[in-house]
Amino acid sequence: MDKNFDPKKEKEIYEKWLKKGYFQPFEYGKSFSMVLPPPNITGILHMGHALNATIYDITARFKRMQGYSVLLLPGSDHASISTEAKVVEAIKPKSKKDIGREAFLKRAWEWKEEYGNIITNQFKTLGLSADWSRERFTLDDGLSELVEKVFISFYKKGHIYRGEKLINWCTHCKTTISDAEVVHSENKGKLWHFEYKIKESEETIKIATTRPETILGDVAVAVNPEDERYKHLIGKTVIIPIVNREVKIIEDSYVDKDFGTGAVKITPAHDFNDNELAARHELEQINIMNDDGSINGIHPEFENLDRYEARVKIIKILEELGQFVKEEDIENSIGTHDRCNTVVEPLNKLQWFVKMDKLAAPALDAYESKLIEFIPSRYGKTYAHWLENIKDWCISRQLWWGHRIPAYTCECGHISIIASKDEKVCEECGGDELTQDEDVLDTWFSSAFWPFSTLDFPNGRDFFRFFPTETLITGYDIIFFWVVRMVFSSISETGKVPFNKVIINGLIRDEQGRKFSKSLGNGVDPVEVVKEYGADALRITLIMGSALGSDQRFSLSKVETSRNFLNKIWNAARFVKMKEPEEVQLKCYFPSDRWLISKLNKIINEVTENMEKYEFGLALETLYGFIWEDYCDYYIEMSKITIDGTNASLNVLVLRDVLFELLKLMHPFAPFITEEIRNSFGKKSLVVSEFPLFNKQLDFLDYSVEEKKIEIIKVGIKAIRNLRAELNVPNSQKIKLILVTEDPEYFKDCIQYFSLANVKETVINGNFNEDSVSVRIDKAIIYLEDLFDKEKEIERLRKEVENLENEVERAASKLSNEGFINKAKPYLIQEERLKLSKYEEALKNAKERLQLLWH
RNA sequence: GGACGAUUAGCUCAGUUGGGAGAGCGCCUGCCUUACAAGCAGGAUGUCGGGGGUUCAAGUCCCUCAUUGUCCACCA
Repeated sequence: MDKNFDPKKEKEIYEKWLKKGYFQPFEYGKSFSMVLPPPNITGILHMGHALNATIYDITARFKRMQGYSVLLLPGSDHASISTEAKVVEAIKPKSKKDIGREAFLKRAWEWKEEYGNIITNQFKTLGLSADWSRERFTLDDGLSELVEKVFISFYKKGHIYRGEKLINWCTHCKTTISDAEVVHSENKGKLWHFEYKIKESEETIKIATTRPETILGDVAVAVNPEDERYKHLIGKTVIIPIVNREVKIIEDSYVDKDFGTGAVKITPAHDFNDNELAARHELEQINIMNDDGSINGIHPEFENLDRYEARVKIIKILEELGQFVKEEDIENSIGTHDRCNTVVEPLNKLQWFVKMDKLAAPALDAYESKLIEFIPSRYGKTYAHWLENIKDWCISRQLWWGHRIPAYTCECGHISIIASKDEKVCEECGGDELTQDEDVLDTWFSSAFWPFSTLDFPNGRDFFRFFPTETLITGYDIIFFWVVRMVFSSISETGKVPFNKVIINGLIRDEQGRKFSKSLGNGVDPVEVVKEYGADALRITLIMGSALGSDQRFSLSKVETSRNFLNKIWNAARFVKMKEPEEVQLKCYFPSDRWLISKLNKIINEVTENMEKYEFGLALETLYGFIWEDYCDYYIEMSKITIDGTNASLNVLVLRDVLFELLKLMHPFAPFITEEIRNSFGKKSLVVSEFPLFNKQLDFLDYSVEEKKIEIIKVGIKAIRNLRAELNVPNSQKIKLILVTEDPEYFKDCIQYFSLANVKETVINGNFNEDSVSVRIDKAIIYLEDLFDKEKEIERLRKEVENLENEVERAASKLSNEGFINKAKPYLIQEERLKLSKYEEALKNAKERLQLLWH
């Protein structure tokens, strides 16, 4: 074995796994399935993906080793709007319209072939044990067919309708977007106050607005009915400036008296609130805007003028008219498109919608009846809250790349919903002159079926075997986009929830706690990290020391820590390899062996329990401590002593077997290095090995006695080392120990281990010099025969006495507390009593010795 | 405006039913000890954000305040 593990080997190892087909589920057995969130084909791997994939893979490998037939299904998403934007960019200077739909889609597929696999391949470098033979793409024939089927099914069930409503429009992407795609952010804006004239009156009414350009579309002015200032004006007619439209002053409790002037201009075609208010008052709607955000022909002076230029112009005109009052600074929230950051414009459009009320109810029930569990549980509230307030989902997009809506308009005007493979005839008149709807569906519409579309619902074998899936792992930012929609779609179509558990992973931030972002340029490329430190190091970095669902900071120094840990394991293996014995059947252990085996057994239990709860961070921390401190720093060092004895080969067996168990425990976290080590011992792959099992019976044997004993010895070793450092005794100077105890048998077989503290000889209950420095451990006092320093010893004893007195006092007061005696659990009281007597004994001894040394 | 987090060693963070505060990094001291200097040994540092409460017992449960973050929301 080389001195260090070379991460370059990871690729080779991964390919071997693929070749062996290890990532495909077993033919039989209890199944455990998960679908991976399909990344956008436009995406490249970022740390968030890496974290998510790591959690998935740890789960999959763990379950596979437990004997489940594990399916981890990968795939990618066509990412309608993102991909379309890339292709639009690529065909420039030509436009979509220039080349036409067919040619455009051809280009898009070419783009997908060229770039679509980048992210998939990046997932492989992380060691993801996904079944690539089942890889899917949301625009694959089978999946596309299902999208149509579900659309038709939804339509028939009344979940889908077409209607003209105010929707979010992106003037840059020239398409509708859903509420979930609009990000609201606080913004410094202006609030302009204008004066509107009242017809046949000298009076005016002042209104305030952040969007003066929408004056062109005003259809009313609203005031609060309780507002004394305006009560007398209700019902009067005002004249909208510039357009000189005559509209009424109306009352509505929606209006906030204390905001602005207390009077609001109403523009129902360009504002959601105004729209609702207008509906209540049956006001007309006046559209003033083109699809690109410019003003339409509503007023010749503004035609084709951009909305922001129009705003400036209108303010200027009103100033000239003397109807401008003032402008003030204001904090308000504006909505932008999450993909392009363009300010979203509410516009009236004829679109397709998913009606949410009937779909949302069972999805909410599933959560409330605990069919779906969120981990951490607080995210369940986020899910429920969204469902409780959900609005209809606008699913049509004015794009070409995606699933085209299977709606066909006949010459007779009737719209038929027909799957593309079926014969296209109008359901109403039987005519065959049908035109298909130009729009495609929201990407998330097809993603919503991912857990069953990928398993060939409704008749596929995989569907029966692997649906519902077990666990979904995702970031909290995507609960609305994806989790909610998968649940209601799945319940509607399959009658089942798509998964039982939703694990929410946190965000990865930079060293200063900022989000990774392109504009900050603070991103760290996981692929680069993998290249330099290896996938294992990255995986461990992302898992260790972080709690589920909470954000974490990423830094290369953390990766180094992980790499060092892996290196530690590697080198421990090198040591084992060096000592590797002939096969020996007989089992006869030293105390250190029993200690290690007993402790390992407990660790197996602890790790397994935490892994079952998806508490991978805790499981890994347990392993880290056990491997580094117990196995390497103590056991290996102890084995160097025992291996020199007569039963060397027996001892090595434990050394090696425990390593093998540790490799298995570590394999889900660090699959490559563990596999490589195991390989070098000529053993079969860890991927198909069994995860270590907790052995309950060990508890009944005397292993725990040995475990306790070595722990006592460890305390002694540490104390001796400490004293040596304090007294400046160089390592080269070996010392002799006298161990004074009432139970010589107990210590007989383990005094050899004191050589870890550079002790050359230990004698039990021999004569010792009263001036020797001493160390107290459980059941014994150790005198360091060759070290005399009366002053230091007295000083040390004084400290000890002081400490012990405190301990005795603490324990005694606790035990004299009636409440404690009456209410604490019995074993705790027992423990406390034991401690007290131990401390009292030790205190007595220390005092006696102090007395002795004074003379 | 609402909801949900966070506040623990200099830094990054663990801490799973309440029962004597932990790790990694950094820092100081001494070691090239034949698996590992990506290492070994030793050491220092905490009013667990403030205040109140429940309890025999609170980092852990409840209330409140402060600072901070995220998400949701129709204030023009």
